[in-house]
Amino acid sequence: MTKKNTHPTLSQVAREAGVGTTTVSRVINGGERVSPETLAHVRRVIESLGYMPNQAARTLKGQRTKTIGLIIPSIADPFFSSCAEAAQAIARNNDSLLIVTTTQNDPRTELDSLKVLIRHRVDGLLIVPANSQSPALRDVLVHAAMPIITIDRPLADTSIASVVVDNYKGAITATKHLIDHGYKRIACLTGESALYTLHERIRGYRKAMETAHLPCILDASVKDYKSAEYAILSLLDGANPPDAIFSTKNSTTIFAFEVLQRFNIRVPDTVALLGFDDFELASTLRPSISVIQQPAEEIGRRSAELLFDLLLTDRKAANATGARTAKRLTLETRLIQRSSCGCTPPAI
Amino acid sequence: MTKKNTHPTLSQVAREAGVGTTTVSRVINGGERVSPETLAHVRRVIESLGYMPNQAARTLKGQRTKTIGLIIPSIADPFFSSCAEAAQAIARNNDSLLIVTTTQNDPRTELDSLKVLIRHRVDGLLIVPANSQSPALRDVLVHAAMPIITIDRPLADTSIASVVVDNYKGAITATKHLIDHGYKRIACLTGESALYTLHERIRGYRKAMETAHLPCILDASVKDYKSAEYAILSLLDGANPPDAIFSTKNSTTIFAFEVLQRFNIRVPDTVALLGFDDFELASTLRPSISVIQQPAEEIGRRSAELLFDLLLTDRKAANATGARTAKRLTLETRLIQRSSCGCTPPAI
DNA sequence: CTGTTAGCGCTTTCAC
DNA sequence: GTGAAAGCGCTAACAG
Repeated sequence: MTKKNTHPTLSQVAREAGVGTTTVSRVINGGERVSPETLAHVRRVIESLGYMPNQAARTLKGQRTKTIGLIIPSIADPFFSSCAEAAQAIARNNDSLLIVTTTQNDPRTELDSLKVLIRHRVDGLLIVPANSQSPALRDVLVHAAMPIITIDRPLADTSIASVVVDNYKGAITATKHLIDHGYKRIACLTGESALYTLHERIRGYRKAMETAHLPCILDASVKDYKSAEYAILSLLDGANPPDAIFSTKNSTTIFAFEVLQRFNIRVPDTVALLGFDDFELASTLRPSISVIQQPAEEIGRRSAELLFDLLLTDRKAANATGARTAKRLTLETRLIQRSSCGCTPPAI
Repeated sequence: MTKKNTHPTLSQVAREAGVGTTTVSRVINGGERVSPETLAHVRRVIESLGYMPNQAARTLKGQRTKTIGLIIPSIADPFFSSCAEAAQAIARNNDSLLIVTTTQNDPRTELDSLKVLIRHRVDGLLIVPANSQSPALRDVLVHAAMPIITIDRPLADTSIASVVVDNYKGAITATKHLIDHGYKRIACLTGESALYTLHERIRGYRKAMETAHLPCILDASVKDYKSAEYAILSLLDGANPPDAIFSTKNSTTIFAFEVLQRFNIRVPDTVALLGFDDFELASTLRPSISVIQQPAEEIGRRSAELLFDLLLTDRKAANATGARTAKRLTLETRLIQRSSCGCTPPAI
C-alpha cells in the first residue's frame, strides 16, 4: 500500500532507520561489520519500504554490472535457445543476469546489438559471430574492454577464445557411417554454405569421401521445400542416382525427409538419410532420422563457465591486449543411430 | 590500437575535443543546438576514441533504462521463444533492450528474476506468471513502480493488464470439430492441469461435450511417454473405448501420437487425434496432426506494443494505483485441419 | 561498529 | 551556441 511512484533510495532507508548510508550499504551487501541489532533494524526498514538497490548507481561506482551478454542468430532456433538456457543457468549461479540479443545473422543488426550491450556495460560477452571474417566486428570486439568468447563459430585472426563443435570430425563420422553401411554414392545436401560450421561439415564430408575413393556429390541449392524437391528429384532421376544423402543442416534434413516421404521414396532402402544436428521429433518420424548430435546445452554451459573464469581471473589482461593465444575449446559430436541410415529402429 | 582497459568517458571526449561536457552530451543526443563544425569535430573525436555512453550514468540521471523485462517459464519452449523473439523486435523498434529471464514455472525463481529485473530498473515488464494466484507475486508486482503486462496467463485479483489466448473458445472449437466429425467418445488428455491455460482448455472441452450431451472422459495422468502409453492403452482396452482424443498440450499430443504409432493404432480411423498448440513437424508426421494453433508471435508482439503504449502514456498512473480496470486483450486461436482428426491430408 | 564525504559518468538548468 | 556546476543513488576511503 506504500504508494511509490518512484523507488525508495538508500539514503531514504538510512534516514528512516536513523543510521548512516554506509551502514545501510553494508547491510545490503551482506551485513559485515554491523551490529546484530542495527542489522535487524535496517533490514526491517528495507523490507517495509520495499527498497531494492539501484543497479545503475552501483555500476556507476565502478562495480560490475552483474550482467553478461549473449548474441545469437535467433532465439527461436532450438540449438541456440538451448545454448541460451544453459548459459543463463551458469549466469545465475554466478549471480549475474544474461542478456540475450539476436542478429538473424545480419552483420548490421549484430553490430547494433553489440553496441547496445557495450553501452549497458555487460561484464563479458558470448557471441555467435554472424560472419567469421568481418573486420568491423573484429575491430569492435578487440577494442571492447571486456572478456569475450566466441560460440559455435570462431572469429578469424583474433586472440578471442572460442567454444565450438567439431563439425569437421562430426561430418567425417557421419559420412564414414554411411560408407560403412555400404553406400557408394552419397550426396551431400548443404544449404547456403557461407557459414563456418557448414564449411567445416562439407570439408569433413569431402575428406571422408576422398579417403574412401568415392565421388563427392555436392548440392548447395536447397533453401526451402521446393528447392529440395527439385534437387532431390533431379539427383534421383540422374544417370547415377545417389543411394544416400548426408544433409549438413537441420532444415535441409527436414525438407529432404518431406520430399522423400511425399514421393514415397523408401528410406533407407532406396536412399538413406543422415543429418547433421538433432531435432525434436527426429526419433518420432518414420523412419526415424539418424543424426549427428551437437552438444548444444554443453556449448552454452562451457562457454559461460569459461567467461566467468576470465571474469574472475583478470578482466584487464583477459582480452584486448591479447597477450595469450586464442584458446579454443572443441566439443565432440555424437552419432545417433536411428533408422534412416539403415541401422535398426530404436526401441520406440 | 587505442589501449583501453577502461571505457572512455564523456568528459574525456570533451577534453580531447576542447569543448564542454554539455556540448558532447548534446552531440550524442542528436546534436541539437550545436554548430555544424563543433558537431562534426566532436563526432570525430568520439569515433576515434571509440566512445560509447555509459547507460548506467544515464539511468542514474533519472532517465529510462531503455530496457524491458520478459519473464517466461522457459526459453527452450517454442511457444515462449516465439513470444520472446516477437517482443524483442518491438523492443528494438522502441530503441530498447529486452531482457529475458526464465522461471521453469517455479515461483521462487520467478520472484528472484523479478527482483533482479527491478534492481536493473527495467522500464516495464512482461511476465508469464508461474502461478496465477500467487499473493507474493501479486504483491511485488503491484508495488513495482512500473508498467506491467501479464502474458498468456492473467493474474487474479489485480488491475494488471494482460494479453492472453482464448483457450476456452479454442478448446470448444477443437472439441466441436471432433464432434462434427461424428466422434461420440472423445477423451481429453490433459497433463498436470494446475496451469490457468490448461484449466481453460479443459473447461472448453467440458462445455462443448455437455452442449452435445456427450460424456466427458478426462485423464490427467500423462506426464511422459510411459504414462501416456498406460493411459491410452487403458482407455482403449476399456469397456467404452474413445474414438477420438483431444490433447490439451503439446507434449501430451506428441506422447499420444507416439503411443498410437507404436501400437499401430490407426489414426484417425480407430482414434482421431487433435491437439492444442501447434508444433514444428505436426504437418510432417503421418498422419499429420490437426491442432489448435496459438498466435505465439502475436502474443509477444501485442503485449510488447501495449507495454510501450503504457510507457509512452504515463508511467506513473499506468500501474500500481490501479485506478483503471484491468485491460485484457484476448487473442483468437485457429483450427489447423490436417489428417489426424479425419480431415483431408494437406497438399504436402 | 558507525558516520562523513567524495566522486562514478551523465544530463540539465541556468548563465554567458 | 556553449559551458559551469549540481546532483542522480551508491560505495569506499577515512575518520571517529
